[in-house]
Amino acid sequence: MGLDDRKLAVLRAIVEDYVSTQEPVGSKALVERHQLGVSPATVRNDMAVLEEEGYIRQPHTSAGRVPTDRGYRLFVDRLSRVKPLSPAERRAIERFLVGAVDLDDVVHRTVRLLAQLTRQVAVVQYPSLARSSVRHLELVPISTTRLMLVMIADTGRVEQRLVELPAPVPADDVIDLRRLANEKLAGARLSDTPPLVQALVEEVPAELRPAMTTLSTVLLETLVERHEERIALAGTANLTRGGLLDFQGSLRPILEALEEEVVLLKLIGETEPSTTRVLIGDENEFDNLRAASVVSTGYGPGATIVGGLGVLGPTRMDYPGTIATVRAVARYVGELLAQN
Amino acid sequence: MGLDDRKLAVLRAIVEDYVSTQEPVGSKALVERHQLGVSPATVRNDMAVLEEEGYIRQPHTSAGRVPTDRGYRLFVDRLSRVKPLSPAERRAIERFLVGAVDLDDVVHRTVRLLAQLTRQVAVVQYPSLARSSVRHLELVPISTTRLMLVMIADTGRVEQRLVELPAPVPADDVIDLRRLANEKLAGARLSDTPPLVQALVEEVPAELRPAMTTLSTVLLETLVERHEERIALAGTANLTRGGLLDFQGSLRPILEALEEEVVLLKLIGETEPSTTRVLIGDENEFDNLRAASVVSTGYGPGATIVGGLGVLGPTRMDYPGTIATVRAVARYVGELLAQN
DNA sequence: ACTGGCACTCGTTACAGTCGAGTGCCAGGA
DNA sequence: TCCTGGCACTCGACTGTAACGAGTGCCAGT
Repeated sequence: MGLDDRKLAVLRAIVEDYVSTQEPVGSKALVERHQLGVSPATVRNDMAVLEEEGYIRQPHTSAGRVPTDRGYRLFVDRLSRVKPLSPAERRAIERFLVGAVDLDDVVHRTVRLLAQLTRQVAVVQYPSLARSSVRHLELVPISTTRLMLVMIADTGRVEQRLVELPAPVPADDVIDLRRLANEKLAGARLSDTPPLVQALVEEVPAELRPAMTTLSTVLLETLVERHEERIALAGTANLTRGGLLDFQGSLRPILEALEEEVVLLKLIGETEPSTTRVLIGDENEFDNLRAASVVSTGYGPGATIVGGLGVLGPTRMDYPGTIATVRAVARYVGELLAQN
Repeated sequence: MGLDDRKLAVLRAIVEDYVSTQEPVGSKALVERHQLGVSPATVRNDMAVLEEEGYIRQPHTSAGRVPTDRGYRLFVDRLSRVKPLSPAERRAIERFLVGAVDLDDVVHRTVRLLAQLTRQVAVVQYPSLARSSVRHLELVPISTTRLMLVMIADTGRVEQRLVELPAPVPADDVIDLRRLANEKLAGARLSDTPPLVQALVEEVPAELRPAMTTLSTVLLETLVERHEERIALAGTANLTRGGLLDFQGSLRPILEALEEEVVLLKLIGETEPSTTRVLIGDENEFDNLRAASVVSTGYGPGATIVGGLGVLGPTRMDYPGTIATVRAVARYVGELLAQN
């Protein structure tokens, strides 16, 4: 049960070596590459204990040891310090993010940057509507019975939706509708809008009532219930690094999982404020991803969180480096958003 | 040089068998599975000729034959009829596409449908801005020196961009700007706008000149020069079907290519009106995709083409079926767009 | 012009043997 | 008590050999 300092050092050495070489590490190689100050035989005894405790395992007898998910967990929690970023990485981040002209651009640049720096699959959630406020609502007449509803959020997101009106509405009334909607809703958090929208319908003059009812339905549907969340993905080609050793030979389940927005949102979206979350292997709730690890964190202007971002890679991953990069990118993106 | 009917029949049989079994096909198996009315020895002679002409090849001596890219080309051009869709497929298409509420929704549903039906990677280009017309321009004041420019196109696309004004502009002037811009630009094809935008700047009253100049720059940049094209992708997990036999063992180059919008646009965007284009293996201009084939076509409401869609898969692909599906989906999407 | 027959090629599979990295255990020493 | 050197053992990786068989090319015969 008690793991003394040396055993922990052995575990750390195993993780580091395995991550960099991708091959099971044996006792002899270990004492050669690290100054442990003891003989291979001693290390072997320590290894036996570590294995008994479930931190490492042997792929087969007469092979070296490989960390288990539990071993990585211990490593991440207690044996590693977050690596400082290299100046080159800092520069890359800054260079990549200046010159972004709109939210789409910011998100795309971010996700590519993250994929490139970590050499893994990167995922960035667009600022969540639920955590945004309404900046402006616009109603654009398309025909007498059709409106385009455009909502602009303070986070820069713009959502639009076609509205079929139950009856023709004159242009002047559209202007009234817009004014009323903006008066009530501008500045409100999206998550607080449902009651406001309800109230809106009731306060509106009788002749506008039917149109406003339809409008409110669409508003609620689009902004609150429906997909509402968007995700950007990059770096899937990085899954093929490390041959087919990672992910036990088949990318299939991983690729399938990456196509499901719901899955990705669960992975990177449910993050507590300003924590970096690390999910290792089977800690993950999705079977398809039991061979993968996810490092994610929230981002947003200032201290508020408006969305999540992170990377997905093999459990055999450089956790300290990845964590550092994910955090740094999230911080920069937050600053960028704060400027708008 | 001269390939008589039987040699063509042999080629067709080879392609069909190889596509369905994924294994090199020999002369004996061929006469068993198809009514060719001749002996294996005869088939062998025909095969020797086909090989000499470059339509098939042997992976190694004493293996069966496999079609070459050239063989597939001949097959597609002269030996196959487009398969009619099964009723189930028709139903799937209809079911999938009803209920789409906006353009994003249509595109996402389409790309997933296509991936599912063909069991390959599907690519759908959003309606190209260059082929759209301006329906409406909206200017939303964010602050006194910032506007959100929103453009709604007749194809349903909505583009937005933040505009930093050189000097504060009062709200009334914003309304004027909007009116002027809409008067000049509404209804114009996006590709025709540059001269109109130029003219616009010159006609505007002096006090609005600086603001309109900035605005026009952003307009041109956003709508004409910049990325302007969007793409949706689905079904990457299908690349892993057929083990690692397709794509000669590495998905890497394919995944890399799929991350490049430019590449995808070249593949599916440059299609002539109402033609289905088939690119086989090395006919493709990208080295990364020399092991893949692409079937693509244009779509749009009525006879006009506003964008492209298609699928990408191994050269060993069911061309007749895939072509039929791609065409059918494109037609349905066109009808859907025509309704808006 | 087609066919049956035959020798040949060569990848696949199975099996045996060797090699060596790595282990577990134990007895001896600090 | 803890560490170490030594040693026997395991077992996957690799190598070489042999048998197998699918498939071919060619040729002589119809």
